[in-house]
Amino acid sequence: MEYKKLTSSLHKREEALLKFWKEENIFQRSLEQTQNCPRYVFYEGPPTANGRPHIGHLIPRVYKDLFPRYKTMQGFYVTRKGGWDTHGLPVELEVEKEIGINSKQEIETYGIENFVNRCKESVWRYKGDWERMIERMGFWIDLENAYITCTDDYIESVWWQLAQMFTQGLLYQGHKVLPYCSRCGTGLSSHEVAQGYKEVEDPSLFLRMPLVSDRNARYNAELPGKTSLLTWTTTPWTLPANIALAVSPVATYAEVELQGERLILARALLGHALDSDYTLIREFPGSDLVGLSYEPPYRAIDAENAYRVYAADFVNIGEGTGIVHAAPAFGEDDYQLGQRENLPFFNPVNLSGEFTDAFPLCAGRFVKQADPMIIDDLQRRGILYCTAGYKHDYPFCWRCDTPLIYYAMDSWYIRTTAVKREMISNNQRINWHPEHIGTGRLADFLVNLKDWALSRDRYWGTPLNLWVCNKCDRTIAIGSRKELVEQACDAELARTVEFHRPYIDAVKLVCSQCKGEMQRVPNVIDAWFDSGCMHTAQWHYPFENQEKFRENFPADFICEGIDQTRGWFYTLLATGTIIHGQAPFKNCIGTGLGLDENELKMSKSKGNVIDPWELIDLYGADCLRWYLYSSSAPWRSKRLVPDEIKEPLYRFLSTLRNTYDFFALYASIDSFDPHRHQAEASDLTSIDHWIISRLHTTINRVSEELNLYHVPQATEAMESFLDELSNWYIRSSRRRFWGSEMTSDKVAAYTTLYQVLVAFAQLLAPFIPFIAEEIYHNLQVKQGPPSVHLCPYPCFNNEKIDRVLESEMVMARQIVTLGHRARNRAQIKVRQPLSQIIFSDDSIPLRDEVIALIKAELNVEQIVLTTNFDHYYTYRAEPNFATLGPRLGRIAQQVGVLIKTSDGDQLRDRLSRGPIELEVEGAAIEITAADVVFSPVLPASFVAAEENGVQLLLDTTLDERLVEAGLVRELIHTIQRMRKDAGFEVTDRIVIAYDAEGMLCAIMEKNSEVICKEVLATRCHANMIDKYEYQADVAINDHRVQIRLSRCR
RNA sequence: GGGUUUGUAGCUCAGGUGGUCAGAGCACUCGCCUGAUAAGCGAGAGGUCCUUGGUUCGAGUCCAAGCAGACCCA
Repeated sequence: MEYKKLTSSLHKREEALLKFWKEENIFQRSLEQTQNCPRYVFYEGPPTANGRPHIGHLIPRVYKDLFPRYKTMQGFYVTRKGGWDTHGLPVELEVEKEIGINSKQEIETYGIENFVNRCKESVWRYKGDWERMIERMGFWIDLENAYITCTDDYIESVWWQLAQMFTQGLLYQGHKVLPYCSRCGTGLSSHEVAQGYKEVEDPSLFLRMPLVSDRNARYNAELPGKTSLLTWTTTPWTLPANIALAVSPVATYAEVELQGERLILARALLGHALDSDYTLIREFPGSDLVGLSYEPPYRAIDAENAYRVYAADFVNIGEGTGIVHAAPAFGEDDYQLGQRENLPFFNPVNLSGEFTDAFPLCAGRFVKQADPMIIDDLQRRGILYCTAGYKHDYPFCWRCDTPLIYYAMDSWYIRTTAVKREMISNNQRINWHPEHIGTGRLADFLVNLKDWALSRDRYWGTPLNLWVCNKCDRTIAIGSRKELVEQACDAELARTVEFHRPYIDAVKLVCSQCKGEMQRVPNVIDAWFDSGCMHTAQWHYPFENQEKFRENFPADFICEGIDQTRGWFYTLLATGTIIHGQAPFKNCIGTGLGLDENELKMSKSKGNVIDPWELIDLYGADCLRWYLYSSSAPWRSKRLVPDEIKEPLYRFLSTLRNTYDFFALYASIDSFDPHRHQAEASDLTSIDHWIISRLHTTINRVSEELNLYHVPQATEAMESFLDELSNWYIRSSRRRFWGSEMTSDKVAAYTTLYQVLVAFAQLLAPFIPFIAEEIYHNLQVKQGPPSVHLCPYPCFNNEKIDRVLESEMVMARQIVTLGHRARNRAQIKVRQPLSQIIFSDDSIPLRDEVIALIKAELNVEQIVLTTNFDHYYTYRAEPNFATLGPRLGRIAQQVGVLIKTSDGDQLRDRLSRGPIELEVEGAAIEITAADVVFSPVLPASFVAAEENGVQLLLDTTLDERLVEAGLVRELIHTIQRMRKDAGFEVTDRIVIAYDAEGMLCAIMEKNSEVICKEVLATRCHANMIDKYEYQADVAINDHRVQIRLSRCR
């Protein structure tokens, strides 16, 4: 049998396998063969195909591919229905750009039908790019049967869900202050606003609002007209709509005099707001100010309760002046204050964000552009006290980048606050990775939950399915086409109408109450609702696929960027809770973002985005995948630098390749056939059992970690295993593959390595599907499925695990490490055989085969395990004058000399049996063990190495026999090297001729048989041959030798 | 401004409940080994474990404040 080496070009490999998978329908077959198995449900978070796929999409997708593959191999049926998100503002914006328009009026002029048709085309602009990237990365997902949010079927399901909500009283119309994009002409939901915060510097204004009178207030201005409330704002354009001022009733305020005027502001902010010295006149609580009238910067309304000071708890005395300007048309707090105090409502800004004639100074100007004019005007009129720059985060429209304004308007809401408790409890049942998504960020959001602003005053979206009677104002929700047809004035139209605007707008209904005509509300809905409904709408449930829906709800697993917490994760949770009473997913991974090399978020505006194709082209899909899996936890943000990403190429993938190639090289030479050459169990050596044990330990670990969604831990286990396979198992087993006979030991080695490689390829398959597949193919597993991805995932077998053997091997590797260290210290190379090593840990008895392994690896003849190192050390005796001195006085010195010069070992031995007597100046002196300090001395022939409390001694004594053996080994090494340099094949037989100096010549002659066997030579003789293919003059341990090689024919 | 999160060698990251925890891999230098290997082995260099306080006999490890990055929310 011939085993192909792995394709060296990773592009060729990956492309060839993509072709194979496609031609053989491997993905479909993996689904077919599991269709009667238990379900593992995966939901695809739909991307929008009107934007190019970027690296940020790659990160979640590697996990979205890993777990379904893993579970499929484990014998679950994992449908992977793709999905496309198609509606919404982003699409409309693209189209507006394309046709060169920039407002809703222009869209109306262009024609809604034309516009919507352009949107439909635009939706698929980059579909091809997406499909190419998904395919090239080896992501298996069913794009042919993907759900598409803009089909009538999908919309019908969405309508059904909205109708459910309407029936439950959870859909209502409200007048609220919403973040509003004046360019797009629509309000935004809180999760959309969240996408667009940016730090900006706005003008911050301190303004004088002179007190007009002291009626109704406790506070009495001594100098009305000359005493002003100092107020603060960062949105000058809202000042024309000022209706009131708000103060904190509990904070302390102060009146101060400076430069001839009097100002009132929060005491805590005096230092912050005033730039010159002031005199404190008095202090009082904010409640004293309530009811005071003041002169507003622009007086627009004539009402008794306008332009007065009110108490409010939202007043922040951490910044500004503690006196807040309130414009009920432009701020949520302000609006609430207006409602509570029944203040007049004044809005001088139209829906395009421009001032109307109600504020002539800036009529026709966009509010943000009116700021400078207003500031100038205030300055001129002496109202402006001072200005400063103010840096803060301000929301911008997440798609068109227009600054949002808070604007009071009509909108439809989902009363999510009504199911808050259920959502909180459903959230707690979700297994979040990382946990803090659920307990931190989303939990906070749920605690402060607001109703979902659902409607959009736009064109391309799921139309809001509410019809209002022109006569009696009755509102109904239509939950299906059937209902639409039944209640339509024109049933035929209703039967065929496309559910999009403008077509659906033409469908009028008959009011069942008053027989009046019902007209649909003009809105479409938040596109987040579309994707949030996918758990149900992807199946066109409840109109079709009841069975499929039941089987696939809820999802076991979803995964998207962590920024989706309040996006898709939230919308799924909300719709799932309302419609089905539970969260639609059980496990969720939120992935971190891709950062650039300076750890900044990749974004188009910064120009620091990396094109995913750049990385795929450089390193291939396997490498990119392994990098993402192994570098850190999924939720950590990833610094994406090409140089870092290539690391697995060398560290892991090339080791894998070489490991397989080693097998392929020798198995081909020997025509190893796993079916013909079956090893008997008894032929397996300890190291075979060991690597199989390690394989099963690894299989166990990988499954355990994956079941907990711990990806880097799983890859780490496989990396360690590969290291042991390559650098310990194969390295120590190489000789077994070299012999020319097919011995039973060789069969055992092949069988073991073969089995391990097959299982390892299967273990790796969900992670790096390409190289795993090629290894599997090249191993030619007969009786196996045609693809590694159709194999069952390796199952760990406890019987294959031998913990004792594994710990013996851990110890063996430690001994080898220490042995190398000692050799290094002794400066004796490994090729020089040595007689023995002594190791200080005998807690684990090592079996002979393991001992043999250590011997071979360290090239020593004997290994001694003992805790008793005494007889390897000699001991030097030193007098302990601390005891001798006080006792002996003057003669202590002489005793000391005696002790020092005595044989330490003997002295130690005698003292260990009891006190001894010494004779000094004719007197007998008694010496005890306490009088002598023995320090161990290692004989010069030993070298020690130690680590973690264990020690190893290397005996470096060389005798003639060892020197000779060393020379033979050097000779073999030299000839092997020559073979390689000469470019001979490993199977070539050779003839050796040499010319060596006396001693070396004798040694070669004496050992010619051994040498021949090791280097595959048929003859080795001292007569120089004239015909040779390769020659070298070398010095071996200072002996000169000339060697000539030629191959046998 | 608030919440969440991260901050350990040049880079990527490990370091339950505080007591040899200052580590691994890559990169770098030197030596060794080599019938698979862009490999392997050994040694070396490289860090005030973000800063400052505190708790403690003892703190990357707990607490507080601050700094910096990220995410989310105002």
